[in-house]
Amino acid sequence: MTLTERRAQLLSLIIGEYVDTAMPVGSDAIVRRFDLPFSSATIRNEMARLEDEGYITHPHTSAGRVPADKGYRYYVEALMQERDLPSEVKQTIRHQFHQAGREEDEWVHLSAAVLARAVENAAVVTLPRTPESHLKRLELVGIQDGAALLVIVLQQARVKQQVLIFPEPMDQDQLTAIANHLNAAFRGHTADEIRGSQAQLTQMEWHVANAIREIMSASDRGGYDEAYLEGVRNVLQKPEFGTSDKMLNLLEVLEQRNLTKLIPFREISADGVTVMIGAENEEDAMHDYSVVISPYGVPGGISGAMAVVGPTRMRYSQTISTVRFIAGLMSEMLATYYDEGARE
Amino acid sequence: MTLTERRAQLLSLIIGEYVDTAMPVGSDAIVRRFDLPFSSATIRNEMARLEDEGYITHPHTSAGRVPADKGYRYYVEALMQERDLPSEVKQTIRHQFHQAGREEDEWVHLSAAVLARAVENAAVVTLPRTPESHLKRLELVGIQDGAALLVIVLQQARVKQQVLIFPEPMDQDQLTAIANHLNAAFRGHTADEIRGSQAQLTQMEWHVANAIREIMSASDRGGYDEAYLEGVRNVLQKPEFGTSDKMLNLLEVLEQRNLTKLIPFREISADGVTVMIGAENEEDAMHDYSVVISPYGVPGGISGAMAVVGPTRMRYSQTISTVRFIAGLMSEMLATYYDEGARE
DNA sequence: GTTAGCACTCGTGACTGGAGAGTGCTAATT
DNA sequence: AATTAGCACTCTCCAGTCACGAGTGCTAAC
Repeated sequence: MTLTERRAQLLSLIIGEYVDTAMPVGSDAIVRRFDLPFSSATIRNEMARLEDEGYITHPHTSAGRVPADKGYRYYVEALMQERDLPSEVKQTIRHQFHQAGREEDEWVHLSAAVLARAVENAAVVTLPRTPESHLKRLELVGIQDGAALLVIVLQQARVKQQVLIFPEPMDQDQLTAIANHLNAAFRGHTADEIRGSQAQLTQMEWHVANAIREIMSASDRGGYDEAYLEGVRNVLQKPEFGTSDKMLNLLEVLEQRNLTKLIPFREISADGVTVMIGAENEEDAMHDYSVVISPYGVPGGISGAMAVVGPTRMRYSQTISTVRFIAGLMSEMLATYYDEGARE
Repeated sequence: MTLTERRAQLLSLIIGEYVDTAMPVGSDAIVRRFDLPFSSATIRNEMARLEDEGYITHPHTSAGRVPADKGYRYYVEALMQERDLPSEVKQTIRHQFHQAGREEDEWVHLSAAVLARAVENAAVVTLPRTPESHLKRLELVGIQDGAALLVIVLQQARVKQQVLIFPEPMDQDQLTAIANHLNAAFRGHTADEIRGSQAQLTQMEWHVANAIREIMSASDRGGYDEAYLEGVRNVLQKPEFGTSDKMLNLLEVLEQRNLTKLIPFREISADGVTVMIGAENEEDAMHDYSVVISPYGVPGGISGAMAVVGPTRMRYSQTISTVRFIAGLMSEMLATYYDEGARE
């Protein structure tokens, strides 16, 4: 299934040209553009073969060739050389990154924006999650007679909060007592463990413990649910969207925030960047798009995923390098703050 | 500057028809559609007068009439009757609302989505903010030798968090001691007050207090900065976007999350819904859109703003009612959890 | 294996003419 | 004085036609 040297070269040129111009590339054009030592007729023959084998196609008889999914796939697999990002680009990205804010949400959001800008496509970054959360500390702060704010800290610096309504008025001392007791009882425990020993609590404590358990389970289940999407406009600006209904189709898919369903995070190979091209995507609506995905974080520990979404006509090499680089940065940041030693 | 009864009626019909169909409305069409007791010629005369006075326009000679900004303005001001939402609609909205989640962010986000769906346009809802935040409680949780998670609770159940790096290793006891001391010293204080008495602290305490002060100031300054935007697709689907560059223009404006600059939140009259029509918007890019804005929350206390953005061709009456209703719901929710009594 | 040559195919853009919708004006009607 | 019928006029929209150019695929010669 491997191509002759010359055909591979040609495929590479076609892809390069098409990615740049978004226009079908003709035999003549390519010969002139690259000063090939063959005539356009030869190229036509070669193109015909490439087409037979499914690497490129024809929008219609008298148009040039356009890479097919299989062509891109071959390119990504065998032809493309992934080169390191130029160091000034890296520098720029690092710089944008270090403006990251205080809160986790904020810098995940920022990373999506940075990635989207760098690759000129849409980017999705999920919040990182931990395999199973352990309670680290909880706090109850009264805000009204029958209501208190429950703040819980999970390991690896995740903070969750919820307003809790009590069936009867509680003062701050009572709340503090409950918090102290629960802190002592449940420190380091998982949701399941809490469920196990919940029975021995007073009614009020039980009420609080229940809320904690629910929040923790939701967080464990939740995982990739929440993700930031940025740069939709980058994609929509591309020339393939001459007609506006295509834009709407894509928007329809992307705007339902349920990105996780859309983008095959489960395909992520633990160790690097994965590329899904066109029809390789499960979702029908994504058949004209490619997705470049990478996990980030500490393997086996806190981790998340990030992806770039764009038309199949995409600068794969550059995109892959960028995703790899930014995923690396994110991993570093996570490791710095929340490394395994901090699990306690 | 007031119109004759008949002309006002006519304007109303034209707007109604145009809002429904998105097509210029002709004299003949309107006579037949509504069985008017006049001939189309009479209507034409009246239309000509309305046009002279700037209430409607002409895309070109032989097209029907289209309402102008001034026409919409007159309609909103004088013609439109704002009727209460049908109770089943209210019910649906209430229902969607009560699925709101645990965290403040989450239900602000949800409200934007609900609003966008209800009015079939884009919706922006800012996070609510308080006039000046008071510290309620702080917590330090060690996560690594030289790092701790600082969690602070402000009044009205706002929780902020940040990872803090210490110049030297600290154990949990030291952290707890610092937290206790600062809790005692600063409870109920504002950022400025903290700055005032910061001098008397130990070095480590000072470090922590500084971080707190910064977070609080940022929160006080921040305010409307953060907002949720939903339903862009609703707008883009409208027939006025036959051509895709108009879509991109709008997206360009909306996607820069800096919604606050875009939408004149400062125009909000404290007590109700404000409408900005077409060129009344400051931003040039918004000259073809209308914005319906309302504050929500507790006047003088915690509050935010919400807005609907859509083409000037908009169901003003329904939109205004919906915004009013949802703003009311949000206010209720805020009041329930965080009313003045909870200020402590 | 490569190339020149050529007929053929399609999409694109410019131009045309007719149909339809709507206007604005004038003169007649109420 | 207000309303209406009538009509010429304007402009968009659409379908059809045409020529052009880019590109292909095939054949025959190198």
